[in-house]
Amino acid sequence: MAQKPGIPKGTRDFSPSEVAKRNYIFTIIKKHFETFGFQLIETPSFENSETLMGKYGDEGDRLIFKILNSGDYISKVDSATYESKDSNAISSQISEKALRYDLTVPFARYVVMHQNEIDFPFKRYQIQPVWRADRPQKGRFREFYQCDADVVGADSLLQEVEFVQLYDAVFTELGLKGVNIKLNNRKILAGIAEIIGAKDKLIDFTVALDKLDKIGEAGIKKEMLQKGISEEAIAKASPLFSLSGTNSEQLTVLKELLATSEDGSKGVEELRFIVDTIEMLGLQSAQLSIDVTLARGLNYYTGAIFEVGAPQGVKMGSIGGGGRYDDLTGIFGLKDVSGVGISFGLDRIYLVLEELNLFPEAIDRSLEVLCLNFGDREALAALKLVSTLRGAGVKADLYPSSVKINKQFKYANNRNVPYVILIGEQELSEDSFVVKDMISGTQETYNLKNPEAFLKEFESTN
RNA sequence: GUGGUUGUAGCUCAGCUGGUUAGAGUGCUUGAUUGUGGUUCAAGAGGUCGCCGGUUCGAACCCGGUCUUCCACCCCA
Repeated sequence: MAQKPGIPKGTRDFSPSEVAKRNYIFTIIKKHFETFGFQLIETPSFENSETLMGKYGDEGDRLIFKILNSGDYISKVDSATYESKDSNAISSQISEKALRYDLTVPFARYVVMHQNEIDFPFKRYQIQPVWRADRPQKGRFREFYQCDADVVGADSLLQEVEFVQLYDAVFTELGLKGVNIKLNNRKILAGIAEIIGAKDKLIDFTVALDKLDKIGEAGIKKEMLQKGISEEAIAKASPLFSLSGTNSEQLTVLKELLATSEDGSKGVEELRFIVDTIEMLGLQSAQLSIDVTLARGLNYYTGAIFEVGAPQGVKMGSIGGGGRYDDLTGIFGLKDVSGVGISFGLDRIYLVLEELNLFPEAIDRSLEVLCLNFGDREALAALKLVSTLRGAGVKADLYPSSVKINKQFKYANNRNVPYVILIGEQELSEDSFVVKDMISGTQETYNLKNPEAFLKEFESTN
């Protein structure tokens, strides 16, 4: 019995035109990564569980795909654990490998393992799929690609500045105007928590604060109260809830608010440096804005936090994110190596470009010239011409069988082929070929002995 | 992981309160056109109504389960 074909939830097949569009994005990202001096590495699709577990918080652990051990794994579980029906306890005994959840933690592991062969500062980029056992939604998959660029071994804030420029360069070339690069600093969040006397509630406080634009001021106050943050503390923090104005104005307010916090003041200084430097250098199409409610990746970011939002009017979560993590390699035993990096969410960028119709028209032009097949003798001459065209780098093909011309034309039309070449009995006897421009509908005759004439014409219009 | 939502022709979707033979547009095939596509006209093919079970004389429609889609949480690219 034939089984019904299907693919797992949250995964996708990519057909030719989708792959072409995805490659278009990859190529642009890659190009800019390389012009910024990043080197490509790859890491395994799965890691030892202990490398991944505990690095993304409890929530993250839940979303890690675990790989079952080989062999008769269940017999090796001790009876007490087996009887306990405790999923976590059992899974640690029947699974010791897991699919990669992001590219940053494997990179940290890589740096520690290869520390003796790396020249620091090390700028690497990596474009590979990652897996999350999440419940899918629009722009949210269980298998998706991340495009990461990170620098390790450089404390300078100039790195942060560079990453803002990198975001700007990529999105500008993609034609995605007006992306908003949001910038925050973990030290500012820590400083605020310190000032309001809720240092121990930093995570709860920032997670709530992060939802400001979603549930509003009243909503986050309520959530903070529920998490055990005092009303007094919330009142102290309230200037943040309505923080507005230019980056510079916001920094002035923050500086005052955080004057008595060493951490907080440092964060303000760092932000000011980045903002001022970018101001002097200028951006092509993106805008950089401070957003104190930004609180992503708190489990490891220690300094700058980046997030890129889709342009206004596009309903999509963030299309990129990143930040500085001073001690990520620390957990693998390498102290005092600072890292900072950003990530592009390829799959989401794809959806945004698609929605805004920003892919170049000719992107899925997989064939530029199609020779029609009029029969054995004609096809032979056509194949000779096709070889010449291919030699000149033209994507050319000969229709494989001499079916009705009508059908062959229809095929060319569906494949979006801009030029169709006809070599029939008459052309063959005259040693010529006819080129039909499928867009204008006009036809022109060339000599078979001089295909360069057509090539010249072709080059000039493409 | 929690709550909801969706699934009917290759694709986009109609389908009344449960009632005979499940429709449209588009695409496909054939012909008008045996050497000219994208427009037009005519004819034709194409369906386990997601899957499994239940209720009923009778189920695309009601009920349960399951898978899938999308949405809100959680979290995140």
